[in-house]
Amino acid sequence: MGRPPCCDKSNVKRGLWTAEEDAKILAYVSNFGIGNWTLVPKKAGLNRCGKSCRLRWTNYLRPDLKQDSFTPQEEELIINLHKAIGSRWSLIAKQLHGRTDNDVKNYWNTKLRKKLSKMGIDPVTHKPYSQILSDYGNISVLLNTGNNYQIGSLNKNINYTSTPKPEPYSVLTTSFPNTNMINRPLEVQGISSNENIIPSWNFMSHQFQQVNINQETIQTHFFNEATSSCSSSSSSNVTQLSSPPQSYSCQPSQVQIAPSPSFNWSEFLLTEPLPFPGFPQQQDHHFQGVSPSNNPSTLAQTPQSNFASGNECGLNQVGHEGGLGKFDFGSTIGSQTNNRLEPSSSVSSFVNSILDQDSEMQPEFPDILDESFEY
DNA sequence: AACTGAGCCAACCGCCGAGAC
DNA sequence: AGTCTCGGCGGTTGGCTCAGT
Repeated sequence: MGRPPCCDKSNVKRGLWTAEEDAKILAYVSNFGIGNWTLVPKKAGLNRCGKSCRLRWTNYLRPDLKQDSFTPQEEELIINLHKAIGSRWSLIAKQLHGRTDNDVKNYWNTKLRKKLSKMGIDPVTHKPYSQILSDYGNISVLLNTGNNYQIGSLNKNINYTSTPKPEPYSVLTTSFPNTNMINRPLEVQGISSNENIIPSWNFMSHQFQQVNINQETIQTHFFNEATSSCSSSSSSNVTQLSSPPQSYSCQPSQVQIAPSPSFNWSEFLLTEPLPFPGFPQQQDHHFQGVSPSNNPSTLAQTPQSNFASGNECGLNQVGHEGGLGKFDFGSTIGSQTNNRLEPSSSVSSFVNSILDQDSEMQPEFPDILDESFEY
């Protein structure tokens, strides 16, 4: 049985809201608060669908909404979060005080996606196009030669014993503060290459361990995220994250991971510092769940602090200041004073490093990199 | 001035999970 | 267990604005 419509659409007004209608919603909410939205049209004297009233309130009339344009810091946060969790706009929006999921989604679709594309970054995978091309070449090599091969000329010291895993590594790989790290031997990165796993996977394992997040849980859900995002970007992904199946198998020969049944992205994002170098420590009420005092720093002598020291791309993680997840954009973005930051250069510098890498790759893949691509 | 296309964003659509019954 | 209602979510669309011709 299909779900009946929430209202008689033929008899309700649609389209843009008038100031008068807005006033009615505001008056209703101020008198009765937020409750059963299906009753709102009737009680407020509106000829609108209750769902439409709710959307109007949440996306436009809510008093805590920001009306000004997105800041560079918000941009960077959106990019990082999209990199990590994909198009979970509501979760991303929860990290941006005063922004709605609709705001974030629109901003991504109209600005950030194009911006990344122009910078040579695939907005879906967050990989440089050149890396996608090289990965594509590597996959072709794999298909032709079987397992245990070497990745072209860029990853000469990395042996792969399984087929490349999909998305989370691209997602997580982009968390490297410097794309050069991706292509360096694991030993150089301070990570043992004895483990036969994808380097970035290995790297993220270290990261998550260091930030006291249940590693198994995170890996599972990143992995789950990846498998779902590879096939579809449907909204059911959230469900999968919240209620994962009992086991996974990326490839028939690969390890199965038993997921934690209680993982919740929202809780994770709201209560744990994000494992991104450069993730900002909000200075107001956004990150009340992340308290420097209740999270003794475990970052000071960690691989990622090594990354921070060698960071050239601007996604620095610095300024631990005794607190877990205490990141400071100010040192990389510019002069941060109080809550207001100077315009960011970190994204562009990150991209610049990628473009530099492309230049280095140019002699190796002249035919490929000279081509332009449309996505 | 008129037309066109791109950019933008508010609003809608349809699906889903949770919870009440 | 099945049905229904509600709110939440991500994807998509309609229409407005504006720059270019």
